Amino acid sequence: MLSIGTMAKRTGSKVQTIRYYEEIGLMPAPERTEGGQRRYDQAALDRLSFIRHARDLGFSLGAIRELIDLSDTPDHACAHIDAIAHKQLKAVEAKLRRLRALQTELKRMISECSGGTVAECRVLEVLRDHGECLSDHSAEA
Amino acid sequence: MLSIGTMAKRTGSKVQTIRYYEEIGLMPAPERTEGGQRRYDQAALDRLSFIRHARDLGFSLGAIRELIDLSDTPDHACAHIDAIAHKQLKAVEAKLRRLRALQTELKRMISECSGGTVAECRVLEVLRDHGECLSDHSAEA
DNA sequence: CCTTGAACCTCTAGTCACTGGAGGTCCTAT
DNA sequence: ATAGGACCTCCAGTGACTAGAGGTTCAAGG
Repeated sequence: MLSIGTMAKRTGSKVQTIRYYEEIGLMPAPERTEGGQRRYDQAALDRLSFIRHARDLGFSLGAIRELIDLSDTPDHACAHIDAIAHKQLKAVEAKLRRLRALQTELKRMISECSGGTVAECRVLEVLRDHGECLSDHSAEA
Repeated sequence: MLSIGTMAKRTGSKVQTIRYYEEIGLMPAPERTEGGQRRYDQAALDRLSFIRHARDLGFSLGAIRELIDLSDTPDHACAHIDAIAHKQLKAVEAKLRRLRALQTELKRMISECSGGTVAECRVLEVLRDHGECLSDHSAEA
C-alpha cells in the first residue's frame, strides 16, 4: 500500500496534483487509513503514471480520460473503441511527424555546432509543413 | 500584410491567443495601421505557426522561447546553443519513444477491433517503461 | 462618396490544469 | 511517549489561454 508521497515520487508528480486528479474524478478515490490518509495500489500507480506521461506528450485531460476509458471498459461497443482509437492514433501520428522533424533539425544544429559554426537555425521552418492536425485539444467530440 | 484574423485562421489559433503572445513578449509587437490594427508579415506567421505546433507537442512557452531564441540569435555562443539544443533534443527523443509505444498499442487495438473482439486494452501499461524524462516542463534552467 | 457589418481594438473576467501555503492532524522511528 | 516528517483540508495564485462587453476601423456594395 503506497502513500500519496510515494506515488508522487514514483511518477514525478506533485502530491497536490494527485489530489487534484482525484477531485476531478480522473483518479479513483483510494482507500484511507483509520486516520484518513490515502493508500494506493499498483493499479493506481500505473494509472497515474500513464496520465503524467500523456500530459507530457501534450494530451488534454479530456483526451486522457478517453484513452483511460478504453482500458477501463473493455466491454464497450467495438465501434466506439475503434472511433476513439482511430482519432487518438491520428493525433499521435501527427505529433510523431512533427517531433521527428524537430529532432532532425536539432541534431543538425548540434553537429554543425561541434564543427565550430552554426550557420543558421531552422527550427521554426522545420515544423511548417507537417501540421494539418492542430487544435485537436478538445477530445470530447 | 496579414490581419490578426488571417494569422489566426492560418495557424489554427485564436485571435486572443495571438494578442496574449504579444503581451508576454513571445510574439514581437507588429506594425499597426493608421487606425491601430495589427498587420503581420510572413516571419510573424512562421513564428506563430511554430509556437502553436510546439505547444501541441507539449512544450511549455518557456521551452519554446528557448527554441525560438536559437533562431533569433544565430550569433550566440556555440556552447550555449549546444546546451539548449541537446536538452531539447533529449526531451524530443523521450517524447518520440513514448509516442511510438502509444501508436503501436492503438494500432493493435484497432486491428483486433476489426476482427470483432478487443481482448484488452494496454494503453496504460504501454507507457510504463519509456519514461525516465518526466517533468522537464521547466526549461529555464 | 457613403454606409454597414464583419473584423478589429482594449479591458476585464473566467477556465483548465495545476502549484503553493496556512493551519492543523497522523504515523512511525527512537 | 514524543518529535518531526508526511499527511489532511481549504483557499489563493500561476500559466496559458478563452470569452464577453463595449466601442472603433476597414473594405465591399450601393
